[in-house]
Parts: sequence; structure tokens; C-alpha cells
Amino acid sequence: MDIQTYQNQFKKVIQTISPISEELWALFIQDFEYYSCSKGDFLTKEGQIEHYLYFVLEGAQRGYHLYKGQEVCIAFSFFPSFSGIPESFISQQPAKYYLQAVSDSKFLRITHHKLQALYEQYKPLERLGRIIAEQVLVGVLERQLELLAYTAEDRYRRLFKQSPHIFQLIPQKYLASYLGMKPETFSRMRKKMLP
Amino acid sequence: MDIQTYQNQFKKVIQTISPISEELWALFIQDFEYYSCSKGDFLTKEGQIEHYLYFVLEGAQRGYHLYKGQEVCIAFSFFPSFSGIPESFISQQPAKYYLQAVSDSKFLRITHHKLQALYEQYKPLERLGRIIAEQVLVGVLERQLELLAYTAEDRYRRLFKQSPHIFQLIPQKYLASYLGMKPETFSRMRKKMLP
DNA sequence: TTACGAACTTGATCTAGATCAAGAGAAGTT
DNA sequence: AACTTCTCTTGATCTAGATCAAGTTCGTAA
Repeated sequence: MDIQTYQNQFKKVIQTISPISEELWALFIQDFEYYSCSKGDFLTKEGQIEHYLYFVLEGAQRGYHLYKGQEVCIAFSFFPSFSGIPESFISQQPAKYYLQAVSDSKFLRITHHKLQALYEQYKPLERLGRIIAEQVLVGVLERQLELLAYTAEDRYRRLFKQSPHIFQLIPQKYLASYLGMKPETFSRMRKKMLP
Repeated sequence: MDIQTYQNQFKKVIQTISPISEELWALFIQDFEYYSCSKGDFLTKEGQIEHYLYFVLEGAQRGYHLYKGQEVCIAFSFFPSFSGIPESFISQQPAKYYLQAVSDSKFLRITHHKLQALYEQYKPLERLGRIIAEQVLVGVLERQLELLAYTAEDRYRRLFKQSPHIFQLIPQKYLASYLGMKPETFSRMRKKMLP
């Protein structure tokens, strides 16, 4: 697919979040660059500052934290959602985790610096940024509730019900750690639920 | 303390988040009303839509979810922070949990409707809203990482280190559920750590 | 001040899920 | 195609934390 097609996909997503004028869109998209990487590549590593906000065009990514030698998957991203390490991007402090491509990936991305400049200048973009932050917040609060209140089995069931496609895209060992359980436990749940 | 003093405390907090002009502050604060409630009162219950964003002047509050008959504390709030049920306030969908005063409490609060009107009209307030949403998001992502990666004991230690004052303000059984453990386990950790 | 219920503590068990171990598939590389 | 290296499955234990139970202490209220 060519850049124009990708930009139009991104435009559709933005327009559903918070509509902006054609002129402003033109200015906005101008500050995004195309970026691609291969399976296994790191977009950002622990200790680095996240300079980019990504919009995913193709592929899947995972954010994971290293704790006592164990990888803990925090989040996944794929089309049509944003990616990056939000804490680090927002605060411009060193990231606490890794962002890695799970498969070959393509993005549109903007630097923190350029995005701040756009926020300064254009109220509709400030609004867009607010609404995106709010939506991400709602999603994370939802997930926090799941982690606190639900058993491993309930979390498995909910993921399976709400995002069955994810089981095709992401290796089980990553999904397991995302749900806060070991791969062995995940495998046993799978056996128990499916047949 | 009188309203004027409370408003000034609130003003200081707002100015550190994102400075606004005197004139705009005057318009902004005009849309807040004073509200107080007693220990045990509910600010919002499950199933209701959260109409208010609160700024806490005095007292402590807890948000909790009811799951299979068990109370699960999601968050606490006290001066000088915001309170309310963010998911419901943002999305204007029914709340998934309860917000209750842990002690007699005082607030300044604004309705969702009035806040949206302010966002529409004034860019600096749109910006303020964005930055608040971003800051809350950073905090929640931090907590999510703790819940996923750390053991009960690590979570206890971190809470004790980072917010020792909370141990005076909030009953242990609530703190226990906030950390994702039972009161008995919390009590045993306490015994183990302190002496 | 006493009295009653709620909040903590402590001990004795139980269990969901972790860990350890070993084999079976998949997938990537030469 | 054969080789190496991951990923997934399955079984046998082990353990952190839950549950159950019985005090003890604290707080609010008459």
C-alpha cells in the first residue's frame, strides 16, 4: 500500500476521535513521518526517552517490563491504534520498559517536540490530544480493574471474548504474561476452555 | 476554613499543572460549587453516571468495585488531588464502581456539562484538561505495572515507602484490597516489616 | 462509662497457580 | 531436507496467599 492510502486510513481514525478541518489535517499530517521495522526490532528500550508517538499501520507490537529477570507484557498495539510508551512520551522521562515489534511493522509517527508545537498553535489539536489521552485513560482504568478484581481464569475468558483476534496475532507466552500468568497456566486454561 | 481560602488552595494546584490568566481563573472557578459530605456517604454509586469532577479540600475517599460479593478498592483520593469516577465522567456511561467518603469530606466540584462548555470556549482550559488527563494516565500506568509485575510483598513495601501517610488515613482492610491481598495477609506483612 | 459492632491479629488449613522437568511441535537458518 | 532453536503441552510437585476460625483491640454511640 502507498503512503497516501495509509494517510487516509489514519485520517479516518482521527476524524472519528475529534474532527478537524481539511487545512488543519494537512498541517497535522505534514509533521508525521513514515517508519517501518522488522519483527524483533526495538522501537524503544528501557532507560531511553520515548521521542515518538506512533500510529500503527501494519504489524503488532508489545510493551514489556523486565522484573527480576522476567518479562512482563504491559500492552499490545496494532492497526488502527496508537503505539509508543505513553508514560515516557508524556513525561519525557526514561522509559521503564521495552517496545518491540512482534511482527514486521509500519507506522506513521510524530516527535514529541512537533506535537507540542502543534498543541501550542491549534486549539482543535489540543482538543484531539485531550480526547486521545482521555480515551487511553478509560482503557487503562478498565484493565486495572480486571487485574485487581478478576481471577486468572476470568481474565482469560474476558480476553478471549473481547479480543479473539489477538490469539492469532500474539504468541501465547506474551499473552500469558499480559494476563499475569505463566505460559503453562495459559496452556492449561486453553485446553480447559476450548473443546 | 472559608471558601476563599479553599479556592486559593485549588488555584495554586491548577497553576502548577498549567498556568492560566487571572481573568480565566475567575471564569473557571465560578463554575465550581462547594460540596461536603459525611463519612460513609456515597458520592456516586455503581450504575449511576458520574456528573462531577471533584477537587478534594478535606477528607479521604475510596473508589471500589463489587465483584462476586467482594469489595475491591481501585483508588483513593485526598487533598490536593482530584476525585470522582474518571471512566464514567469521561465517557458519561454508567459507573462500574462506588465512590465513598472514608472520612468527612469537603470538595469543589464542577459538572461535566459546564466543564465541556469551558473546554469549547477557552484553549488554555482545553490544555489544562489535556495535561490533567495525561498526568492521571501516567499514574494509572505506573500502578498497572505494579499490579502485573510485583508480588504482594513488593507492592506492600512500595506503598509503605511512597505513601506512608496513607496508613494513617485509610483503614487497613481497604489498603489490603487496594494492593490486591486479603486483610489477613496485609496484617502479616505489617508484622513482618515493622519491628 | 459501659456496651456493641467493626476492625485488626494470629493460628491452622487449603488451593490456585508457580515451578520444575521433559517431550512434542513449529519456525527459522544453512 | 536436516539442524537448531524457540514455543507449546503435559505431568509432578511446591508455595504464596486465601480461607476458615477464634480471639483481641478499637471506635462510636448511648
